Amino acid sequence: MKQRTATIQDVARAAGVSTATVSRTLSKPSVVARATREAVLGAVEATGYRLNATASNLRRQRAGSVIALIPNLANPFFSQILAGISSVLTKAQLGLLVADTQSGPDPDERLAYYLRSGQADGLILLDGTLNEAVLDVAGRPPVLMACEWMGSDLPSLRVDNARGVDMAIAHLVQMGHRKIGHITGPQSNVLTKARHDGFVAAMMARGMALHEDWIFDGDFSMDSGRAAARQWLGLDDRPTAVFCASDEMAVGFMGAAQHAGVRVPDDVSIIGFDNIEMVGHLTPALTTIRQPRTEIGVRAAEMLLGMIEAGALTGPSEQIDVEFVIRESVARIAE
Amino acid sequence: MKQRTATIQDVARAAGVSTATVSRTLSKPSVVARATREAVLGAVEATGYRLNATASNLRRQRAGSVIALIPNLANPFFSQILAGISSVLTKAQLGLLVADTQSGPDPDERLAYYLRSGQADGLILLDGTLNEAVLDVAGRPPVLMACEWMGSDLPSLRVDNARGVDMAIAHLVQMGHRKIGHITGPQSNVLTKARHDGFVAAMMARGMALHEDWIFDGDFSMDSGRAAARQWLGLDDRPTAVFCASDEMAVGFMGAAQHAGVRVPDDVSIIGFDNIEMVGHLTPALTTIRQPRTEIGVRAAEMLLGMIEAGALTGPSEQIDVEFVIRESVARIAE
DNA sequence: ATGAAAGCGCTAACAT
DNA sequence: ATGTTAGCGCTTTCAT
Repeated sequence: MKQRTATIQDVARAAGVSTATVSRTLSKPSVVARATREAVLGAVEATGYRLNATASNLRRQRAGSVIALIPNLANPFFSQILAGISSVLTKAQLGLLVADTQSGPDPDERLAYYLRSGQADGLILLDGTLNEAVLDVAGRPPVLMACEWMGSDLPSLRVDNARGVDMAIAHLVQMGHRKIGHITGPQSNVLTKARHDGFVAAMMARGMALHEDWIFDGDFSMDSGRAAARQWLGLDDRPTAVFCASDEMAVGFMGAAQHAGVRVPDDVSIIGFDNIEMVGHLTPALTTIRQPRTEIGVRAAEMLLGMIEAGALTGPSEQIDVEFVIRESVARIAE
Repeated sequence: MKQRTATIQDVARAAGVSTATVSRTLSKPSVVARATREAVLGAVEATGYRLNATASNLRRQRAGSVIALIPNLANPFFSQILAGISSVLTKAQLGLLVADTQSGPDPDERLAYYLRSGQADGLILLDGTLNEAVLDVAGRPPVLMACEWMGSDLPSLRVDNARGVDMAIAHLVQMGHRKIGHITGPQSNVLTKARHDGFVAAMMARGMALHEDWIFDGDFSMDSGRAAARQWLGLDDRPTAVFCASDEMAVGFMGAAQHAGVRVPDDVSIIGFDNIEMVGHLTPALTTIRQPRTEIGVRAAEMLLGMIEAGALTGPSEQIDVEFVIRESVARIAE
């Protein structure tokens, strides 16, 4: 029984008013007379009318949705951020489109496509590896960076990475560690740079030695943490503590170390970054730097919404604070 | 420099043809003369024209996107499925809208809304708690269930839960376990029922006792696994093995047990369900039942696409096989 | 092979 | 307070 869905015309006819009145009743109820309003609402009910979003969007010259560009959808780190974004957009009657930048051949190309496609009223960029030059598109919608980004002055929401790293190193030093290693993120990533720079700065500030052998190349994944552990195991002079640029790498490192019979934290202390949910359930529970992911999503969406409503391509930037969560993966070292 | 983006009219003018020809050139290039086609393509290039998806969709009476309804976006379990869905939809030129069913007040209401909204050409349901009656909507788009669902004959993609559970119990029995407990998912969930029923059937089939005390109520979360562990610790007669309806609960259970000084698997064996990435990095690595998540997403999207293209509300159902992954969290018990 | 023209369903001036 | 009307940008008959 395929019955064509009712249009605004059907409602207007049923209520004995014009389509304009129906439209008004639905968008600005206060401007129509009470009796009319009730008639229209009754007709809406009777006909089962639903606004056709496509037509409405076309007429209003908007897309009705926001796109979140995520480096890798399969990475659970982003799911909570998405949830935060979603909650804000839903209230604002905007859809949330998600797209994976790294899944196709050319990530920059994906971004360029979405900027021109008119499919979105705004973009939230969660991928710090994209090329900034791509943003130079005439008539593009507002874009909010919800990640570190090469010295750009685009509106952005950043996390205070340097401070997070500094707290971690300070804690390790206070616990007596002098030999501290670092597992980095992937090369091209801005987060990698921010955390690595923070690491170097924090170490220098405390007059600590930086060993090249103690910097392990990772890519944020558990597997790369595991690989780093193997490297660490092969070292003659091992750092007594390792600061990982992501919790996932910390999990991989810890698992591999434990499987090799190394005790954590007795034989090696570990600190992660992110505070993904599971690390509190590990044995030992991981000491890490917490990023408030839901809040990041919420603020990012709110900031973008502000730009959309203002019709502006620029807007303020913000920084979100991190929190140092001390659990059980760092041991005190005898001085 | 805000320059209005070019419309099909601009292209037509620049190429000296009608808008119809431009439209044809772009959608069915084979029906226009070669010379015309080249002129049009040149004009597209020159004007920087991009198809306005909203207008196109309105005219073609479609939405241009698919909605994935997810119980909880913050749950990383779904991110990989989304990635699979996204990869298929992108190729088909369809957007992926995601919505959280459990975030609002009334999940069924959300579903009902999307069914009527016309915002999507199809829906993929990943939430097994929704009320089937809600689907009875005239003129709704095709829906694919990518989860267990009350005895419905809607097109669906299911995972062979019963078989997965049976393999798990068979393994435990073979390893000498006779006292086996189970941590369930949330009450209303169909997955919970499927796995619990599978558990009961597998136990009965092997003539094993079912203790009420050994069934722990969970909700798939790590915290509920932790709570189950505390309950387990308080038991006089403890099961020697616990089958968890989700990996997350297994993680929570294992962490809490270990923190209480219980050795895994020596003192208690644990099996999970899902094979989320991290469980291979735990100590001990978790034995579990693998669900191919990316593949689930891919197949679900492909099946839905089939229905959309056929303009059908019904279609075939499929079952995806699971795989039993033996790692280190089950010990052999002396008979 | 191409063009003319009629809308898809809606909203927002503008007029009353 | 309400109605009239003119499109938003596109696709698709139906002619030619």
